Amino acid sequence: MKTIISPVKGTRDFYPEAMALRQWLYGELARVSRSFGYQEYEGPCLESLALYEAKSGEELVKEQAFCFADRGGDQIALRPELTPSLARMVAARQGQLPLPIRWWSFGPFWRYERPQKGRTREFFQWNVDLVGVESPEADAELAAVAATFLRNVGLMPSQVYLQVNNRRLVETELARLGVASEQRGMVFRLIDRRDKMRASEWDAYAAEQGLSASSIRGIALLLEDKELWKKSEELQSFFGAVKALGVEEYVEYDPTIVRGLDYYTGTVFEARDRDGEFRAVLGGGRYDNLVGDVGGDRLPGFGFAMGDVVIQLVLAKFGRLPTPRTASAQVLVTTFAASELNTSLDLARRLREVGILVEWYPKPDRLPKQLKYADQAGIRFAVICGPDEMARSSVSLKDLATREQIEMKVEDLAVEVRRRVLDPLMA
RNA sequence: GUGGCUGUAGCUCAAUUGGCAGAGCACUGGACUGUGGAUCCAGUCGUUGCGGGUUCAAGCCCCGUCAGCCACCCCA
Repeated sequence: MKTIISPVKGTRDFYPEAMALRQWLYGELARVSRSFGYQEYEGPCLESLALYEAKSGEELVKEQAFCFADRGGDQIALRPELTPSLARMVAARQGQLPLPIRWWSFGPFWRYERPQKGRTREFFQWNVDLVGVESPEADAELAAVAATFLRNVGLMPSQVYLQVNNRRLVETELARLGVASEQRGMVFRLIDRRDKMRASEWDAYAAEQGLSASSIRGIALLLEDKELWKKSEELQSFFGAVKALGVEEYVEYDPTIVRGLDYYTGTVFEARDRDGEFRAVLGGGRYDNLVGDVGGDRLPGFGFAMGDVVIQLVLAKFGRLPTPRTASAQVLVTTFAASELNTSLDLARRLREVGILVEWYPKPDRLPKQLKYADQAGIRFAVICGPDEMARSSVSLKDLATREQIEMKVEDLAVEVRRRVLDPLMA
């Protein structure tokens, strides 16, 4: 066996079928984003490593960033997330950009992690951010964008839903339990692990972290209190807005959701499948200070991101992955003889001139083989021009789906094909 | 970074205690010389991921290495 250079670990090849699926996903994201008035933007895939040192967590930069020195010796990173680029772009035009900013994006990101189910080193991510508004209703809009997407792609609330919490609420409750403020980060991580451990293990682990038995008991109670949100005016307003936005069946309070990232300050959410089979489908939250760390004035915002990998796993599980048509063309122009190659090229040109997608069969194989190729390529129509047709200055058009074949003058071909291709019953 | 499982034809997988590397699908050709998805027949396809070791003999056992998958960590 020949040795094929293997692809870079954690990357995926997008063969045409996979590419069609990615394009379908892109179309769905674009549709829902635009319907809420968000504008598409894009940042560079290369950024200086310093940008992430300013904005992102230690772990993300030191452990997960793909970075290298360029020829001039500057430290460059392949972007592991978009938010710092957004912050930079907003800061550079602060004062010029009318607020609020509603921007969305879908592009590639890289993280140097061990690939496994639902996680690759190169992935595509949908980012949606609302900057310059600080209100529970703004938070709810982002939840609605996410939920509407889930609904649009056919995922039911019984299958996938948003879990919501508020960090300010959690902090208040922790303070009431006597947890010191410098322990909060550790406790957030602890909360994050609650459902990954057995209760006894979790208790022991919590004690190891230096929490008192009464604090641990208090935290455990917090995590089971599904009514806790009523203590938060923010969350009360949030859920009211969610209802007005018509997505309440997708959105639930969940006291165990805190999110790992340090910069979240208020409401946070993530979407998961109800069975808990997969990792989070999407996640996001409110940040108080988007651009401060990159040199701008304080600007609050809310953003979430969704990777393309987990959502595809979830869609596949629930039978909601479409099978997009991957036909290379609408018409195949067959080639009868080596001496008639230009006849085929001329027919193909005539069809392209009226907007038909045309593929040309490049050599005079036996006709069955050419028709079989059209079949496999998903091409519905075949144009055939052999000696019989040529003697009459005509061509034959065969519909592979109905097996119907008609002969017509060469001049009439383009119009006839166009009529059939445009016919909705033919689609 | 830590641990587990798996690498055999283009694809999916067989191969008994170590004993001649096989099948289905796909592909190519033919039956059928200008009419496709069916059927039948025939044919091509391998340094068993790579390197070393044990053995008369290794796809199988041992060591290393690479790759893939899964879990931990973290996160989309």
